[in-house]
Amino acid sequence: MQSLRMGINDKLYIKDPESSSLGKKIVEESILLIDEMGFECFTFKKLGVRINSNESSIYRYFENKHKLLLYLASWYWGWMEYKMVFATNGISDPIQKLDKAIEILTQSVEEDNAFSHINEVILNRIIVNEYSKSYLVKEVSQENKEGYFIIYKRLVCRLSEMIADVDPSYPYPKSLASSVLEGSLHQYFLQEHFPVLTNCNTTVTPTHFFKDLISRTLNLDVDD
Amino acid sequence: MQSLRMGINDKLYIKDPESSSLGKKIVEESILLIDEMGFECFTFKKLGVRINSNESSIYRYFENKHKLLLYLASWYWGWMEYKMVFATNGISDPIQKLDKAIEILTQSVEEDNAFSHINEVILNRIIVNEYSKSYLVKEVSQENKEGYFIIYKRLVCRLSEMIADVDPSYPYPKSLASSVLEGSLHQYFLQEHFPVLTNCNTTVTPTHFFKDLISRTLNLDVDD
DNA sequence: TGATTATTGATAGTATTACTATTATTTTAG
DNA sequence: CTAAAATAATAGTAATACTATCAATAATCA
Repeated sequence: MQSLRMGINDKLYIKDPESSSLGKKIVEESILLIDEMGFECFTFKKLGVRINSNESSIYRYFENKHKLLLYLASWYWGWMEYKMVFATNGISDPIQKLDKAIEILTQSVEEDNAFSHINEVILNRIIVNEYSKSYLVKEVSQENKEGYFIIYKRLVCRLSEMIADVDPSYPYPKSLASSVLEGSLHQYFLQEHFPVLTNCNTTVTPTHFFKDLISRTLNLDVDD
Repeated sequence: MQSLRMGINDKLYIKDPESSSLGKKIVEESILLIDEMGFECFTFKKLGVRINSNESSIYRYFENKHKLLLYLASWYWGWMEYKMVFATNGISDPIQKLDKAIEILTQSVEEDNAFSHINEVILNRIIVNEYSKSYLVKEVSQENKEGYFIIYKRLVCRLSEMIADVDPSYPYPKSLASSVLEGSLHQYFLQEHFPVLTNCNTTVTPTHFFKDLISRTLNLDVDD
């Protein structure tokens, strides 16, 4: 259940970071360092100092920090997809299935001990704060063609299908699905930095908001 | 109806760009150049070459390109706020008022000849592609305290109030308002770069999606 | 074990970025 | 017409984002 199982595009790295302990350390500590200083300030040189390794060694794993971010994002969304598929697998009722999917995708992240070198809680924070930067670039269409975003796209499409299964007549399943995923990150960001722009807080979570939104939008009368 | 009327925070610039022709040129051409090369590649040096002026002269107007982006964003949201307030001013029915507001805020942007040196269509593209980068930074809380985001926050709050006016019992007016504004930018982005993740296209617009979403969420039975 | 190969580290170097400082020149306003 | 303000030109610095080369280790397998 490593990068291959996740299906991370192998053009995102030069040498698979899962293939060595240095590689894993790069991934592990880059997550901490990006979280600490923000993606703009983060450099391979600083990461090298942090892990007592050399800048040039890190460049042998990743072309640049942008590719590293894409790699981390793919890992994150692959992990989310896995969790969602796992949790919804046995559910036959489309409404309950969708409800569970929304829950998994919007709830706050807890640590998963299956991946020792990746701190999922901190990685989630990075995704909230930095994910948009991975696609809001001039080269996005080319990078999309290269397949750098397949995992995320597949996840949105899965959610979109679940929405369509609940209400085949609803005309915007894809837009609703992409809004939930993107909007969930945004609500967490607002909760942290612009509390005046959200109703979410420690008791009312983004999950409540989005479950309610889906329920109203698809005219379900399920209370959670 | 210039920067002062917009209420752009004067800490965003060193010298008001509206106060001179060089300043206006900086704003005018920075919009074009950021659109052409993306915010990452954009530099004051390149802008200087473009406008046949000097890098150091540009630094006398803006501390750095981040502040310039915040300035452009404030201008944009101030302009949107003005359009929204103007368009909804005479409407007494809360449902129609909200409907009109959503329309203004989510529809595709057309040129406004009132501001000769600002191309609103291109500025809108910049907002779609770059706005997130203005707040997804480590310093966001400090910058928020400095008031760099007031215009945007005021706009979200206005929308939130309109939502609450329509349905005072709806528990998430702020989250819904912020979702519409942020989500609208996102849907336009997807339409352009990830069409598989949205139902929006040239005939079905984000406005349709969001009007429908609001209508379902607040249980209105108004057809547009 | 010892030799080969792969990996990592150390050092150096380049072009660009993101500025700051200084001085010269031009424009504008009184 | 002069003084002051604005702009331009030039230079310089530290950091970034790399690339290249070579030395030192570590892993491997004959």
